[in-house]
Amino acid sequence: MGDVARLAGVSAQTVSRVSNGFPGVTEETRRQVLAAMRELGYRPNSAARALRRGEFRTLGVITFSLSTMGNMRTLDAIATSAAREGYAVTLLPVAVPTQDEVNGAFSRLGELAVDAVIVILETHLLDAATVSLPPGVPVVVADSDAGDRYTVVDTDQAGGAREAVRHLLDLGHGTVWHLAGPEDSFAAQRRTNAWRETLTAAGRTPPPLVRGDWSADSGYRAGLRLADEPGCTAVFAANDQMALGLLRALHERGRLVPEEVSVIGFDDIPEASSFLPPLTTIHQDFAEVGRLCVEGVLGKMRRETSGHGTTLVPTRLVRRHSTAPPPNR
Amino acid sequence: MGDVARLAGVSAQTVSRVSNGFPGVTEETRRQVLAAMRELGYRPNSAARALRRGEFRTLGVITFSLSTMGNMRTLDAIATSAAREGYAVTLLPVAVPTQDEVNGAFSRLGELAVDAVIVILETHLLDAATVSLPPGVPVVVADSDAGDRYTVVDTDQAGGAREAVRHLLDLGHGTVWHLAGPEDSFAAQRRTNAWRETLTAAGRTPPPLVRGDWSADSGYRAGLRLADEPGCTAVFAANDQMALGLLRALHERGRLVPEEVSVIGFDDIPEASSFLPPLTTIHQDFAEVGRLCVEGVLGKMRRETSGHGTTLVPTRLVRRHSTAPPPNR
DNA sequence: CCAGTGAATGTTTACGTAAACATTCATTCG
DNA sequence: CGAATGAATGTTTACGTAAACATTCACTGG
Repeated sequence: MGDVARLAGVSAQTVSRVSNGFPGVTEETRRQVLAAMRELGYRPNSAARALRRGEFRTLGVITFSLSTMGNMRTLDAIATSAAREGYAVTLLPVAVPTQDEVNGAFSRLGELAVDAVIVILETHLLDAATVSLPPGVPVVVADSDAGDRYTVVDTDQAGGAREAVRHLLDLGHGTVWHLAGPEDSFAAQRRTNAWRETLTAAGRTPPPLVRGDWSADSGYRAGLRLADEPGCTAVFAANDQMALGLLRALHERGRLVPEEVSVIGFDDIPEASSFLPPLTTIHQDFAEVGRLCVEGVLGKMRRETSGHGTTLVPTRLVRRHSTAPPPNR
Repeated sequence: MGDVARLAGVSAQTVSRVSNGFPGVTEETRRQVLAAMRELGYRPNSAARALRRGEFRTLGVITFSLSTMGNMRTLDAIATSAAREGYAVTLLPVAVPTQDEVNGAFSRLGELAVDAVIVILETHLLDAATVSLPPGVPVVVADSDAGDRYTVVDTDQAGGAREAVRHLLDLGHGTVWHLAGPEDSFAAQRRTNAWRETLTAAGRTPPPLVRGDWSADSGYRAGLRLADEPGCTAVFAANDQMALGLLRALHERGRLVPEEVSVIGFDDIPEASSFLPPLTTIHQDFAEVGRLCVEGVLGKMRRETSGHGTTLVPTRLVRRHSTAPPPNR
């Protein structure tokens, strides 16, 4: 900065003013400074800036390393929204979803150049971890409950699951089987609970729960079992990948979809419309979740908002061709 | 730091030594300093550290916002490898793949707290952009040619495509159709070129090219056309998503896979094994690409390596059930 | 027993920037 | 015509850290 100032024949402060677009600089002076900057290839040093200003203009995102599609898309939306606000996004990958790893990520975070944190993580791992967060750092949690302890932004998991089950009941199915996600996922839990409640509220008996691990393979294995259940005419899979595996298993067992068995997914991944048959599913607005996460932490940083609470992003039923009325008996 | 020093009854420099794990501090003193740190909730200020040390321990990654699966997985591997080396990863999303956007990302980068840059981007967009990169910042490019101008790490696209075509020819198919990716993608180009060359080298005539845009939908539309080609018994799709759409189109048109038509994909996405039928495809090692990218920039930063060149990560044929010998005529 | 040695710790300084305050100087107005 | 005004620019300082150098002091060997 000093070199630029010398070359332009001004003081360093004037260079600073130009570099920050502050008023009170003659057009003439500004041009000279800009010319000097270009000639010397000047770049403001962001470390010095951050030190001086006390902020990094950077958001940290903690998430699992080999994460799900949905998390990736949320991350993508976060990065885009943050960029629009002039913030960069720093990734804090957690290799394995264990408490130790999460604690490690949070303690690294303590030393990290970050103004706020967005967490995309299962709540139970979060509980013990947050203690090591530097106090005063705004946090928003995606994909979790804990609205009483943190600010949470999430898809309306329960609403979506309810919509899925209702759709199948409305088509005339006596009950709806459920291919659930892993036990330790809160999103999976909420979908499962909503499934059970909707069924019970409609006076139906929930069939035994079938559990997968989000992967298409686990959906396939579960599907093999479900194909042999004679009374099974409708299945609500907790995500599209498992629905894909389910579809394959039913096909291999000669069970027609949707004529004999209806299948509905959750997420609406881009490929869902190309499944065989095209999958009816619950659309999640990941972009909106990401946007609201960024809005949330920025609001906290500007002290506009405070306190906790949960913001729910609505889902949408996408009707395609994997659901139909049950076969006549 | 001063407060900690005062509380521990030592100088700030000793606090610094403890905080950096330097030798030459009595165990007794160290304990006292650590206790003071804990009591005051001291966190080293990373801006000041970066300013003092001249490095941020952060890698920048430039990539498209709504990116492909593969890019996401590469990013994931980069973040993991970087974390292992003590580096954080900052994302520089490019909203739209236009020259303007890329230029914008690069100029934001100039002010960003980043020691090196990994670019996951099509080369033609890169060419005009790099000029604005601060000189001396190590760059590694993934998923691109340009080995003469940058250090490049990439999947062996040509090798993979060759393997795919050979596999189909070995099964006895007279020729292989190709469902290509978008024209402006270099990965797609290389796969297409290798397809053509392998066919020509084997003395076969390449059928007309069918083009998609990586999406399952475009694969579906292309598949509708291919289903009506009487001579078409084998198709090499440039990625698994398009293969999925292709599978659906062929199914709808009553063309059996693999009995009548063989289909091979590229990528080996986790879902590929659950397609109908499970997809034979070319496995890409995204994790290795990411790892090598990080290794590349770190090597450059330590001045161990320099100059350009391309590192190719080998692919692997994964045989599943979407390919078979052609039907007897 | 004293000079010499080296480990432990302290002091000074600079990293690049921007806020706060100070100065200059042309203009305006009574 | 001189004081007052305010825009343009300059000077000083502090942000938190760590490298370089300085000091202290206990201990060793001659």
